[in-house]
Amino acid sequence: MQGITGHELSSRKAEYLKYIHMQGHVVKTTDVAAHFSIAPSTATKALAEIAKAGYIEHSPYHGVKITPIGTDYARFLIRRHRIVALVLSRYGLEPGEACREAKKIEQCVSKDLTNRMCMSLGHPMMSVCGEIEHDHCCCCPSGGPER
Amino acid sequence: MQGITGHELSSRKAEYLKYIHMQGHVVKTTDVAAHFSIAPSTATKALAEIAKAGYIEHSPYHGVKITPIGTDYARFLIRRHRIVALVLSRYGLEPGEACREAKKIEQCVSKDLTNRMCMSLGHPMMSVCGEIEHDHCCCCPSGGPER
DNA sequence: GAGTAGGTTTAGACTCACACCAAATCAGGA
DNA sequence: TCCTGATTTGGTGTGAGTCTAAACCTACTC
Repeated sequence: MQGITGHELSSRKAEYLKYIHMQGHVVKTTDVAAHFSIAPSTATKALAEIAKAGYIEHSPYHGVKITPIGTDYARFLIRRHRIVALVLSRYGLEPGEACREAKKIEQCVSKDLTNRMCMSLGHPMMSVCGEIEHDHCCCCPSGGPER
Repeated sequence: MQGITGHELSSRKAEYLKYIHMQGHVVKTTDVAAHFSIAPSTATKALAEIAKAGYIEHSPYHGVKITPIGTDYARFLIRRHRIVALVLSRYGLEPGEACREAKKIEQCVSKDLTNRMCMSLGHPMMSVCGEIEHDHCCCCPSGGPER
């Protein structure tokens, strides 16, 4: 997780990885295709590329499983999303809006900036769309918010 | 300016338009090419597309001139940049950093979100990288901050 | 155990944005 | 008028994402 910049995967692939992570089990090509309304062949290709990057393991015809590295990355993606959403909510956006707008912006936010905002916010535990986990947060190497 | 969403031009073309606006006079293809370190032919093509969208007027072999619509749009782009930078500066980023990070993020920020942040910040007159103009700000239809 | 239905992958192609090079074209000064 | 340098045109390439059609595999049924 130390090496993450936040730009390893394109925003689209990051979405796919987040989805796989959140399923918590082996995910089929069809699941991804259905969830994102894309053709199965498109999903296959994207999954192959994410696998090549090491974030998932792909057993042809049987689905994909997230790797430890993929899990770390997905957790970062989710943490980034929630921090960005939290920031937006401080500018008058309702939780739903903040979450939606965060989806559009987060892909441009580096890990470094995420950590800066996180720190400035005092390592909040809660965002507008879920909990924020800090256990693998590089700004809190000891396994939790510094505080 | 009412119709602006903030996504009319790709981020690259928006940069070109901003540059043209800031020059304040007729700009040559070569100027754009040199400033952005691209081939003149690339600049010609981009300029032709921006012209087709109505933001500049292109006199072949003589350069481009920004239109009133282009001016409105460029002013919005600059205002958006400065508001995003100002927001970032509130999370511990130095002016220079805030400005650099804003460059990466601003393209994903809609006009609507820009206005929300602007309003929430109390229509600030100053950002970390220049003044913020509100005279054509749609949240201040009367020609200036409501206040 | 063979056949088959349906999920999955492969192969080829398209679009869009951006970029380049080479060749053709134009404008303005000598 | 001619020529040089700026500009445009035309053709290509890359990368990301998408699709269709065809090939392929798995697992279930009989």
